[in-house]
Amino acid sequence: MTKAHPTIAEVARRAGVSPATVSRVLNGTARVSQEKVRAVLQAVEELGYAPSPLAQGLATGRSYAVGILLSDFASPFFGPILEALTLELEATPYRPIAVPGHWSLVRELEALEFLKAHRVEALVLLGTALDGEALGELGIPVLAFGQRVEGPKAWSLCLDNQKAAYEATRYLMDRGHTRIVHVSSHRGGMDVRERLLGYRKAMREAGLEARVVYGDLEEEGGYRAAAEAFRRYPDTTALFAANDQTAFGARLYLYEQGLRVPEDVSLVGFDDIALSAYQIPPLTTVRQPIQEIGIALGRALRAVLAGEVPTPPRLELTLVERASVREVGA
Amino acid sequence: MTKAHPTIAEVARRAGVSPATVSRVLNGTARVSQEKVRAVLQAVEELGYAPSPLAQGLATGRSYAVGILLSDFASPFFGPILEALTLELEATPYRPIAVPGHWSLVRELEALEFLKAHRVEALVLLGTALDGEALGELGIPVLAFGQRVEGPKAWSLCLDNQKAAYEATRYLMDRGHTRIVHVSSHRGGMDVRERLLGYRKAMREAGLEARVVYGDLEEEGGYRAAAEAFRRYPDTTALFAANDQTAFGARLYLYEQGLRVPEDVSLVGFDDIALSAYQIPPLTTVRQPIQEIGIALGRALRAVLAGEVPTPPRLELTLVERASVREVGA
DNA sequence: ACCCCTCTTGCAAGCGCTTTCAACGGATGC
DNA sequence: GCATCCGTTGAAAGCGCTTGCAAGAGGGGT
Repeated sequence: MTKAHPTIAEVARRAGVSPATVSRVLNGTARVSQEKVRAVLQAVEELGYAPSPLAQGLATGRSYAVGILLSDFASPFFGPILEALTLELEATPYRPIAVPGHWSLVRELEALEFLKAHRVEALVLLGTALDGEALGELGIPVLAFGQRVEGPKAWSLCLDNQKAAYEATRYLMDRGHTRIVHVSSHRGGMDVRERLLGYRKAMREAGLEARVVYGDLEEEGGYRAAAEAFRRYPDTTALFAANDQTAFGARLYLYEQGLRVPEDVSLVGFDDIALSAYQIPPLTTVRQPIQEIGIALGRALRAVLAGEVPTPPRLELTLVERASVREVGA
Repeated sequence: MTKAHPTIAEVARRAGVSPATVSRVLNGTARVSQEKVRAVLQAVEELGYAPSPLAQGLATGRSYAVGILLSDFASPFFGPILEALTLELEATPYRPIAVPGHWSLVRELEALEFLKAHRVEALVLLGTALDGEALGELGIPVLAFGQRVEGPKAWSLCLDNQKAAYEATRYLMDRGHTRIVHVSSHRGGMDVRERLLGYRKAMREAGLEARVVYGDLEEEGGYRAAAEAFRRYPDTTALFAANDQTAFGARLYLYEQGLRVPEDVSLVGFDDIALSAYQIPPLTTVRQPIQEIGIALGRALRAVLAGEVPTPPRLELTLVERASVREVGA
């Protein structure tokens, strides 16, 4: 029965050396004779010793922790990004500590305090509502996706949502659709607003009426928004949703109304979350390269922590054509 | 411009008291005169002081951290459980520190080491492959969902998967189905195996042939498993999937084969993840009360940490009837 | 035989906090 | 007026670790 948490002193005693030597062996911070190295390693092994990150952090002033603040663990979009990001961090000495803001600004601020207290060395923001205000005096690098952050140590991974939304709208128009509703949301960050802008631009250029309804970026809101869309614009032939979850909700509404997709109504989403390819019919949507985003964030994090300036990855939003859009009678 | 991280000593100096007094004020561990309290509070405010959890942890020997080991941040099943769990912990002094095992045993063991090193005061296992072996000497309470853990400080939240699977199978049989395939998986824990058992039992009792194929608990595997199912058993009229993601994958296969759900093939899932209600047709599935599970785990955690024995919550697996099953010709 | 270097090692301070213990001041009781 | 007691407070030790510094041990050169 080994003791729960042996200390460096016990290891030292057992190996017949000083704690300093143990530390040096474990961290490789100085030359130590062969025999002592062996003795220390053996003692470590026998005792099942693991240094306390708390004590190490205190002594070195470094935490090797990076904070990841995200909206919600349950999100099918941010969840996978987080997964890819943590995987990417695996091979580094840095450990992610992920905290959800639960879609609430005060919670996000609390979470921020928490991370600050834990002396994270960098911060990653995934779709939070935090802005420069709260982040100003942080003094650590801040990376963000899906929102813009500013400051000397800030770096945002921004894809061109407006362009992608513009193209998605054009895609529908090119297939003969003119009565296109966009399901946007007041929730969410800049990216959602940019999608709305892209949609508006495409409609304006084509001389078409912009028809916008609002959901909450989740299925339920998509359902309600679709209902509203058809109440206000009964002749609608296509729905362009600000994200896939919204599209799923809308899809259900259409199903319940006996409207077929794509025969009666075409549907385009945004994000291409894992399940979109498995919808019936498979959802045509703007693909955000989720895994690549996570990886890019991980790489950027490493670069930033190494004092470098991350090179912006070349990531594109691309429309993936599946089966939820049809050409309307010419 | 405030300093990044003022220490208790600076607060003390500014307030004209000793560090000990600051500590006492902040923790309420002893009586302190009104005026000093005020002075301390003001200094704290002005400096933006926040105690370092590292130092506190070192000094008190407590971390107030609980480890949550889960398979995957991207999981639409465990993600929401984690979300509910962290939300439930919000009001407590305890902070969750969630680490993914990425479906790999070695990673899970690494993650376990990490949590151990961080001196978590309790551990929650969400669908990991860890067993008593690795957990034996931990010395802290271990809670689990979806797997059984043993030991004096262990507590598992287990729902009766076998019974639920039995009933789901019966549900199909009651609607005239006799050629029912179960899509199980070698991946995953005890709960998946119990579902298989429940299915087998129902089939055996009815004198029907057990038809089992295997996926990976994700969509892709469900797709492939469905293909295999129809290759081996072309006359199948119903699919019972070990989880919803598997059902989604199978659903896509059916769609591509021109098999209608539920007209040609009935489909039943397991879990009732958020998106199941939004499938086309809405998926009939065995509901795991995801949110309640998260909450129950949170409560149990609090109980365990308070030295009590958690009362097992009354949680049931219930079949939710939606639209993916039909009655076959009598 | 002596001196100087280099390599290895231990000592001790210090990271930021808590907590025990003792001391202090004033109020009380005689 | 003196002993006593209580409530407040600060000094100091200690949590487990790292690291600058200096000492000791050899080894080689002269």
